[in-house]
Amino acid sequence: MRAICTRCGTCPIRYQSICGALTDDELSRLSVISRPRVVGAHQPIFRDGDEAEQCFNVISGVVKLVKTLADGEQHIVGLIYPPDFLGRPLGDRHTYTAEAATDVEICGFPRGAFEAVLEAQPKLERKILEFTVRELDLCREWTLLLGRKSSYQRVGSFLYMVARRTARSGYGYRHEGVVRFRLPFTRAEIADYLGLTLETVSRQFSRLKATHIIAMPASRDVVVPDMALLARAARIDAGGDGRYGAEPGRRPL
Amino acid sequence: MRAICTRCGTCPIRYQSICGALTDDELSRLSVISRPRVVGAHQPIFRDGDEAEQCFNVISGVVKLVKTLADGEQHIVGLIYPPDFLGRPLGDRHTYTAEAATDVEICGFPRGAFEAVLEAQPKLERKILEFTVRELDLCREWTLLLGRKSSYQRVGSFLYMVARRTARSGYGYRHEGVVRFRLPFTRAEIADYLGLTLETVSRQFSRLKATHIIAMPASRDVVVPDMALLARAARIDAGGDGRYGAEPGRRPL
DNA sequence: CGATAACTTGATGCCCCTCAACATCTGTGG
DNA sequence: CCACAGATGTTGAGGGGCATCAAGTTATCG
Repeated sequence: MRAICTRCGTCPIRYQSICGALTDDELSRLSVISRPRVVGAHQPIFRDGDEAEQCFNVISGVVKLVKTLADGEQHIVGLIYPPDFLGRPLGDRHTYTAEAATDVEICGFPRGAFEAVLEAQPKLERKILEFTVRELDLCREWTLLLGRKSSYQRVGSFLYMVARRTARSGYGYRHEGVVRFRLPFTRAEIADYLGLTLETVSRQFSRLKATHIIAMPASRDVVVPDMALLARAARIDAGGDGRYGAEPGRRPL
Repeated sequence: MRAICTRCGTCPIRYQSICGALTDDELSRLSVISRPRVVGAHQPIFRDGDEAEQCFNVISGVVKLVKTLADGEQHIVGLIYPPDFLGRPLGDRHTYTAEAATDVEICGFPRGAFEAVLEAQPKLERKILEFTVRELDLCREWTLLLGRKSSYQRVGSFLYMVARRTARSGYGYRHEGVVRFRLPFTRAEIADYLGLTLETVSRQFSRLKATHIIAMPASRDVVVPDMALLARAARIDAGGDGRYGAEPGRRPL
């Protein structure tokens, strides 16, 4: 099984993902059951209500977590960037649909075999707990955004978040403080994530451009000359990772 | 250390909490380090940014998780009912303030000792992961509410959620299908949880009373004659635990 | 029983949704 | 290369839901 070991050896998220908890030897047990795969943009990875047969490491690209209401309305409840973990580590059924927002490389682990490895490797389970706790933190931050921010601040916060996560996962560019990245989302998708309509999202993009907080050479290309300015517009405390501060007032327009 | 064993032996959440993963013998190791304590209503349990010195089982009462913005505005990012787990199981600092909404019985575990027990008892860590995953599910459901529901549906969903969680934790009354419980929150707190103002919350209570979906003998006492009706008003699918369905249209008023 | 907090209800204004028209981008086939 | 169609994005006009401001009522507690 030489090829398999090599596979993990060249994995770009070898040390950042949950696999970072394992030594090379320990990892080989996981690599035996892993199923790397490429999923094309807009293809589903699993669906809400499906049996949770696999869980995944996201190696590259972006995955959106979607809940669909009966009337067809969609809401995006989360975004997964590398090197994050995707799916239900334990148990039963998925509670949302996971869909590739871009072309995505994922590494799948069949449930039964994965749980067996977990049993034998408490360090791995610990890592999954860490990732889940962080995900929960992000989700709670997001409820704050949805509960308390204006549309302008929401779009600003969104761009700030995407900029940071894009950079951390190795894409996008940073040149003398200027951050540049490509949005892998339509206006409608952004709206579904922010609890707004696509028209409102578009208008707030225009406002951010008008105030020179961002520039957009093309409708999906974003340039942020000063991240701190963007953070201020979005009412994000520059210090933390989405902690709030400064800027009093609810709807500063 | 007979007294300590007895203490856990009479614990009302012995089998529902994370401790349910352990045999009596295994539990004794935890009981040695546990610090049961009563916290009065409106008292903080820990604060945003504090070092996470302890985590807790919530034995009775309700705990609210609060983030405070710089301008003093508050947002409630979660509610913890028995037999849930409270605090950061791993690592560093709290990311929100935990405050007793009612008088609360909690069982504290000092971090260092707790992690040692975790190390020795993978089953316990597994249980914590389960609880965290469930918490994450609830949080994602909540983002859907904040992103997509009208004020009327939000208040309805809130009452539905409180009714169920109150019942499950052993309080409240259920008599021939009629559910009855006491709200441990002010209108302002409910507003902070739902991303609304207290006036709007009050108005939606009035509307729910006017349509006879609920009755309120006193401003904190709620009677729900038919939970299914409430669920429909709140646009909650009766089948699941907060899954959505039926009722098309975004703002049915 | 007086003081304060909690709650209710009304009037007004604004943010964002809705509906609509138009512009721009993308890809396909003649 | 251009024509064309469909998807995506932008901008405007109008209306409604919720915030804001304000006043009055009820509950809570020393």
